[in-house]
Amino acid sequence: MTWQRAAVLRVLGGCQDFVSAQELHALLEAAGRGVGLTTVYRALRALAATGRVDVVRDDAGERLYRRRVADGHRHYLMCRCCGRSQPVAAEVVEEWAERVGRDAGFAAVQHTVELTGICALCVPNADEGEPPCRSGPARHGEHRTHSN
Amino acid sequence: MTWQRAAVLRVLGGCQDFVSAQELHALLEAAGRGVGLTTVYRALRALAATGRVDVVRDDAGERLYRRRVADGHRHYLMCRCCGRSQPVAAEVVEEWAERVGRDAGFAAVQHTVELTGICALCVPNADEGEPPCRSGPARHGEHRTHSN
DNA sequence: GATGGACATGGAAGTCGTTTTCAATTAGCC
DNA sequence: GGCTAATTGAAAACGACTTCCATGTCCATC
Ligand SMILES: [Mn+2]
Ligand SMILES: [Mn+2]
Ligand SMILES: [Zn+2]
Ligand SMILES: [Zn+2]
Repeated sequence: MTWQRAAVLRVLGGCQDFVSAQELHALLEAAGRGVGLTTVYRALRALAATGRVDVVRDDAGERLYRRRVADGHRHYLMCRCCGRSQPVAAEVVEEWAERVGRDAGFAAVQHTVELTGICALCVPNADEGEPPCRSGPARHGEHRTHSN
Repeated sequence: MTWQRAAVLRVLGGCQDFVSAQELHALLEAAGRGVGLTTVYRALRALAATGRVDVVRDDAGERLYRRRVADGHRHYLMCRCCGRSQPVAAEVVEEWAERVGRDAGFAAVQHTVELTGICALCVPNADEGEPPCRSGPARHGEHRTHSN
């Protein structure tokens, strides 16, 4: 465990919502702790492999990461407008996935379940024209530039 | 509707499983009907927008397309080894998604649900080491090169 | 049959998240 | 301190996908 990986995990813990690798890299730069982008990707991949972070893909296919609060597998409901996210109870889906896979004679069944919508705070703004997930007004006003 | 789009739709109908845009392009070339890769992408996007094809993303983020047999929204169970896919009943998940979104005060809730596993025909081969979805032995033996 | 405009095509070039490369640095151990 | 294996990170490569734009095709109108 190097100081770079520790920094990645700490900054990730400071975000309560999903962030991209590049956003995380920018946050680390802003915090003074410059960490190479390559290292950020490597750290995130390792953290995802060990289950310490959850990963989703936005509409553009970009991977977004969020620190897993408690142990165990979770699914989330995320606002397409501001990025706010919250874990949801998904036992129903877990059982459904297992049953469907077993009935079809499949082994090692895996599932991907992602919920998105427009949160109560974003509905009035009604900016939901196109924003392919988080490219629109982000964090309730602060447009996330996402330059490169 | 041009002959290019018709060809895309027809070849897509000949595949009973999910195929990528590039695979479809190669199939069209092999069938003598050369269609530009750009046109294939455009046709698939249009077909997806009008609901005539379903779209999933594999582990690598690549989009895979499959002609929708009947009207209405569907979810699929796909073999990570050979690509074989079959629609599954998902009313349970539809209701769950709607309820969870409503309870959280979200509007315009959308969901992504994808099931993958190793099908009965692929289990003996047990080639499930790493193949990040269809990059391994595909179509039961015929390695899909997927060169570029 | 000619004409013009709206739309589709497709090769080439660009975009962009992510991975690979590889020389330099660092962590951990004797 | 010295040694070795792992980690770092800037630069380059990768690859799916999109955008550009010159050319082609359809079709209503004259
Ligand atoms: Mn689950
Ligand atoms: Mn559904
Ligand atoms: Zn919101
Ligand atoms: Zn199979």
